[in-house]
Amino acid sequence: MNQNFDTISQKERILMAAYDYISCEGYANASLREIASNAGVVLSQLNYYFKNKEGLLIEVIQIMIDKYLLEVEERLKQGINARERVSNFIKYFQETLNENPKLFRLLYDFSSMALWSDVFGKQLSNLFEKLSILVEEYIFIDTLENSFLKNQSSNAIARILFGTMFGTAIQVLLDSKEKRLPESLSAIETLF
Amino acid sequence: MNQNFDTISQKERILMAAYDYISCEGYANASLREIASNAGVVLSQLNYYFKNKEGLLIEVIQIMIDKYLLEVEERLKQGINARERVSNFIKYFQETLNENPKLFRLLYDFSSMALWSDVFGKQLSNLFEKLSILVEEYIFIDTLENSFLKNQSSNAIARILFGTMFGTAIQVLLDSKEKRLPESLSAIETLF
DNA sequence: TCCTCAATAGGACGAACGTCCGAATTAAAA
DNA sequence: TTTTAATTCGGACGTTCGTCCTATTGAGGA
Repeated sequence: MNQNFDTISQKERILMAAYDYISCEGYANASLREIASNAGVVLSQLNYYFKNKEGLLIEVIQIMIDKYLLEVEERLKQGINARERVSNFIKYFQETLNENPKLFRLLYDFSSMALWSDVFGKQLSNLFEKLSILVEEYIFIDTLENSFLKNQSSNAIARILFGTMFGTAIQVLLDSKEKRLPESLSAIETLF
Repeated sequence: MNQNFDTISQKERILMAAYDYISCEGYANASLREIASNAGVVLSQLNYYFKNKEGLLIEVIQIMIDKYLLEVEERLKQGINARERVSNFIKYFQETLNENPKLFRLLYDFSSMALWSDVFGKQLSNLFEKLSILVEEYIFIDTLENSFLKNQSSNAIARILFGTMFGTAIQVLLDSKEKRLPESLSAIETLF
């Protein structure tokens, strides 16, 4: 009835295996059988815990989103002024792209699915919204008076800044010759 | 033997139907039967002309890429100086996002597939490369002396500029409340 | 007119998948 | 110890899909 340690570890093993497999092979190429096998669990357990494939993905993505937001906020907190926080924000993406590209791959894969599914779409908009609000609060509120961008909505600027990270990162993932591209992102800091 | 008008129209009908269906429903949700049906063609014709589903997608994407590059270059040609060309470049994305969002959806869908497939990956890197070279040639060559970005590779800047469009656009597609976000992109013009 | 080959058509095939069900097992509650 | 419910397990089901095969049609060249 209550979730003992084995149960928790069982469900979490499935989630971790799903995360690993999907972020390595893509959701479309990930079968429940393969995920179950990697988790050391029988196929029907996936339906028992998550009802169906969509339900499993929703939980996997939610974990990614929560982790993502937490890490970003932690970085934003550091830095004593807006410019330093922008710098930290950009550094976070540079480092993640380098050390944990699986996170980005999962995000891109999920983004394309979000275009065709209401459920996934709302989940991803929610991430984008929270992310932009974070950036807005920690960086762009009342700090744009002396900037080129003073006439723009601070939330719009936050979204565009994140969009720049997002759109640049996929070019790096797709082309190994562009490994040095993330460094150039630092040039953006000087704009604020 | 030779391609008469009926043949051309047959193959092109398939391509157009595939483009429409994939950009509306997504590649993963598009079955060859449905595409054939929409094209007014029998299923086996798709294998006859394109060998398999991957072959069909490759041709559809190549058409999109060629059209894309042509339109971008046409826009870049207009404008008498670098700043005007940046402005035109951004305007192109604003208009396309508004008038032809199917193009963006197809691009995002294809991007996620490119992450898991070598063939698609090379096709998309090629688009990104040509796009960045276009922007570089028309805008950033020898025009960065007076800019904040003078120490950066002009190709890197071109890629980041496009990345900004790319990453901003998906936020608009996913959230209908962000319809006014593209306007804010114009603020970027002032940075160069 | 006959021949040749590209084009069209319909259907069958097997594989892979998500889902579902009923039985067996476990462990906590009574 | 008995009971109850949650968990684990193995397997089957039906569907959908991409692919392939063969026959038929139609038009241009010899």
